[in-house]
Amino acid sequence: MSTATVPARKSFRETQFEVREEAILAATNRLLASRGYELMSMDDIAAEVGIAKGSLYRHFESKEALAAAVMVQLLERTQEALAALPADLSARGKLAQLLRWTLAERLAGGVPHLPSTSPTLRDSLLANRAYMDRLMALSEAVGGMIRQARRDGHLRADMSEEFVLFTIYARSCDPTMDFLKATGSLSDEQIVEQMVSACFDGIGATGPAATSDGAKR
Amino acid sequence: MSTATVPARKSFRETQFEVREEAILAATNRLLASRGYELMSMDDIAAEVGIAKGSLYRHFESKEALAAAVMVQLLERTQEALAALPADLSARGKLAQLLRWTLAERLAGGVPHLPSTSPTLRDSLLANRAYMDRLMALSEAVGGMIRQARRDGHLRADMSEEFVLFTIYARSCDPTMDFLKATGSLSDEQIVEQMVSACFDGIGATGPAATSDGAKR
DNA sequence: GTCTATACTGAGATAGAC
DNA sequence: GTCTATCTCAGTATAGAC
Repeated sequence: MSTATVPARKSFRETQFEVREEAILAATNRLLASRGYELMSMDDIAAEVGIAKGSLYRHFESKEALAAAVMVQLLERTQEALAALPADLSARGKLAQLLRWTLAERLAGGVPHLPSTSPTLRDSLLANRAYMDRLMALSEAVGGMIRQARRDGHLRADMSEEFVLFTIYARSCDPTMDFLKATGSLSDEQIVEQMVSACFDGIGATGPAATSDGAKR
Repeated sequence: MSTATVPARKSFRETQFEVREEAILAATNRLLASRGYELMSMDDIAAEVGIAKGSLYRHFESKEALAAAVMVQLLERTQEALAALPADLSARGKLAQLLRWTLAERLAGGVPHLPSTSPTLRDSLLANRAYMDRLMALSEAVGGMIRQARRDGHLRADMSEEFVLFTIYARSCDPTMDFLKATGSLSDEQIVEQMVSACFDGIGATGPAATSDGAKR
C-alpha cells in the first residue's frame, strides 16, 4: 500500500516548514513593531530568523504579503482577547479591558506600527480579503460594544461611534507610550493604566475647580 | 570704490536664493506632512519646487539637514503661536488653545509626521543644536503652563507633568485625525474640537451613570 | 548657483545549483 | 525548499559643464 493511505499525519518536512513560517511571522512582528514597515528590510527578517533571504519568498510572495499576514495574526489575536473577556463586564468595562490588552501587548513588543503611510502597503491591505474580513469583523464587534456602552450612558453622547472607535484604535500606536517607556519613570502596568484613564477620563480635572477654564470659544 | 560700501541692500540673486530656499522648505514641509520622512525622496522635493535635485544640495547638505530645518521652522511657528495667546487666558485655556492651533495646522497640511523611527534622522536631530534648543525651550514653556494648570486644579493631580506633556504632543500625530478626515462626516473645526475635548475630558461619560463601569481591577 | 549626468548604495525580488 | 549569486530599480549624493 502507498503511504497515501495515512491521512492527516504531517511529514517532518511539512512540520519544519510550518515552524519556520511561524518564526518568520514572529520575527516580522518584532521588526514591524520596533521599526515600522519602511525601515524593516527583508534582509533584517532573514537575519533575525537565521535563513536566506531568498527562502522568505517561498513562504510569502512579497514584503507586503508578509506584513499583511502579520496584521491578520494581530487581528485574530485581538478577536481572541475580545472573546476571552468576562461576560459579566459592562460594555465600557470590556472596551477598557480590550484597550488594556492592546497596550500591554504593544509594550511587550507585539504590535506592529500601523501608521505606515506607504501607499503600496495600504492598497495591498485594502485588497487583501483575509485582512479586510477580519478588520471589519473586529470593527463590528467593537462597534457593538461602543453602541451598548452609549446606551448604558457610559460614553459621551456628543461623540459619534466612529470617533470613539478611531480614538481607541489610535491608542495602539500612540507615541506617548514610547516616550514614557523611554523615561523609565513608570512601570509597564502604570503606563497602561494612565493611558486607559487618559483615554476615557481625559487629562483635565473634573469638578468645580475645572469648570471655568476660559478655553471655550 | 567697491560695491562693499553699500551695506545691507541684498542683491537680486541673494533674494532669489532666499525665496527659493523658502520654497524648498515649504515643499518639504508638505511632503513630510503627507508621506513622512522615509517615503519622501529628494526627487519628490525637487519636482515639487521645480528645480534640479542637485541644486537642493546647495541649500542643504543632506536630506536629514533639510528635515531638521523644517522641524526648526515648526518649533518656531509653535513658539510664536504660544506667544500670541491672550494673556488673560488660564493656563489650561492656553494649553487647549495651543492644541487647537496645532491640530488646525495639521489639518491644513502643515505639520510633519514626527514618529519617524529612522535612527539616522533621530540621531541627526539629537545632534542638531538649533533643533534641540528650540525643542527644549518649547517644552519648558509648555511645562510651565502645565504646572500652573495643575496648581489651578485644572489638570488631574494623579498624572505627572511629563505624562501630560507627552499626551498633548502626541495629539499632533494622532491618526484619529486622518481617519476622521477620510470619512468626511465632520468639518475641520468639529474634528479639532472633538480631539481637544477627548484629550482633556476623555471619551467616557461623567456623572452618576458612569461611576460603576466594572473596568477597575 | 543651477543644470545634466553619474557614481554608489541599499533593498526587493528572481535564477539556478543542490 | 534552501542556499548563493545576481538582477533591477529607487534613492542619496556628487561631478562637471555652463
